[in-house]
Amino acid sequence: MENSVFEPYLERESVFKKDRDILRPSYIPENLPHREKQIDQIASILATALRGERPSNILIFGKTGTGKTAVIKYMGNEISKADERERVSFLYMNCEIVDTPYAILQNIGNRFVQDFDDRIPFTGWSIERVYNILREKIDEEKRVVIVVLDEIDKLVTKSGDDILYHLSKINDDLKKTKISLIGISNDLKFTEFLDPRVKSRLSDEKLVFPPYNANELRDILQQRSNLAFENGVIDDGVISLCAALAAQEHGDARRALDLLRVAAELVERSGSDKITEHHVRKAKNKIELDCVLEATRSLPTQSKLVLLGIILSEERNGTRLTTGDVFSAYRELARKAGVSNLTQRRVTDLISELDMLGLVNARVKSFGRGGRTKEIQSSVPILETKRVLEKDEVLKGMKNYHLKNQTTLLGLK
DNA sequence: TGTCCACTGGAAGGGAGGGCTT
DNA sequence: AAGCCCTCCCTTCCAGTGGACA
Repeated sequence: MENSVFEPYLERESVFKKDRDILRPSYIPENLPHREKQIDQIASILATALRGERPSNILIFGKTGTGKTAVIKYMGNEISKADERERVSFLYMNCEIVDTPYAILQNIGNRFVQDFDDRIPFTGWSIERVYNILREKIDEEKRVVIVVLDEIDKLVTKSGDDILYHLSKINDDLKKTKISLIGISNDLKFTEFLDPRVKSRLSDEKLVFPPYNANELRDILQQRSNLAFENGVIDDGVISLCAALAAQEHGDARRALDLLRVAAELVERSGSDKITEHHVRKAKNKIELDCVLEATRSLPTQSKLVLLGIILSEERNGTRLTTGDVFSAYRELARKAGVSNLTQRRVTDLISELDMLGLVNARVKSFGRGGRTKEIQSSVPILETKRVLEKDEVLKGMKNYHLKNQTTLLGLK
């Protein structure tokens, strides 16, 4: 073992005290600074559950990294601590992962199935059947069930509000048990897309989590870094810098913690023992690049072809592309790759998806007689993105490929 | 003022693929 | 095996449109 390749890394003293997970967004600390008010408010609503009554439904709004999920999970822990008679069930679900009506009902239902053989299969049944089993199982004992639907807006855009309609109405069908819903959303306007009945039932209580300011972020980082690091590992100013950078990004505490964690990991890898502002700046670049490249890597093949089409057209024509330009570039690439090519309608949707992921910018613009179309621009680092795209099995042959010549509407201007 | 371009983006529906039930 | 379910990805069809130009 003495010559193990891991040795220098194992022996090296870590800047982390024990657990680097403390700096991960999923870690729930014992207290959440600057969210006392929200916690108190939610506690006052949910206390009803401990008395065996149904609490009001709650809708929680706030941008990413404002502590919504952390607060709710914290409340879940607190409830199970206080719930001596075990009458309250707390279910947390992220609708980005559990993203279909079927999956949600199946998930809730299986929580109340004792026997493994009775479990609801992850597919195959009709929704109605899943709903009936769920209703039956959940009503076997008297209890209060709190169902948290995180990123509930994702659910509505994907599958509509039918499922929310049924869930919010389920109490009418229950005799012993009471269910209350907590919805968490990034998007303040998402209730506009809801059926008015669902909307009013869902939002008995509304809470908004404001973004953290730089001072608040500093407190959060200070608390976590005391837990995570040995004394004296952090240079003065590191925490303030992380806080300031994250405050610029609409007060995203997740971002602040990521900065600190990645900076620490960089330090650890380089073998030095002090985190400086320099490392934070390096961490910022690393995070941004990693984010983009990871999003690119995990794209389906057809989307990768569209993205590559955009990049290659830009190299040829400059940066102002229309849907038509992108589509013809895409078609050329798809043919070259030997992949079936999609219709323009579908490619439009893929472009919009790339726009939502932030990999490209697409704005609808009218060019008068030139027609009305999207103006598309990539917003990824060209070299690195190409390298990632070329790793895809199907896009392998696209290395150093240039599109055939072609004049375009905007390319001429 | 009206025309007309190059799309946009909604709606509906097909069909493949996961699976369960009988 | 046949018949059903749900979900995902995609096609087809099409009414609607912002604004430069005649």
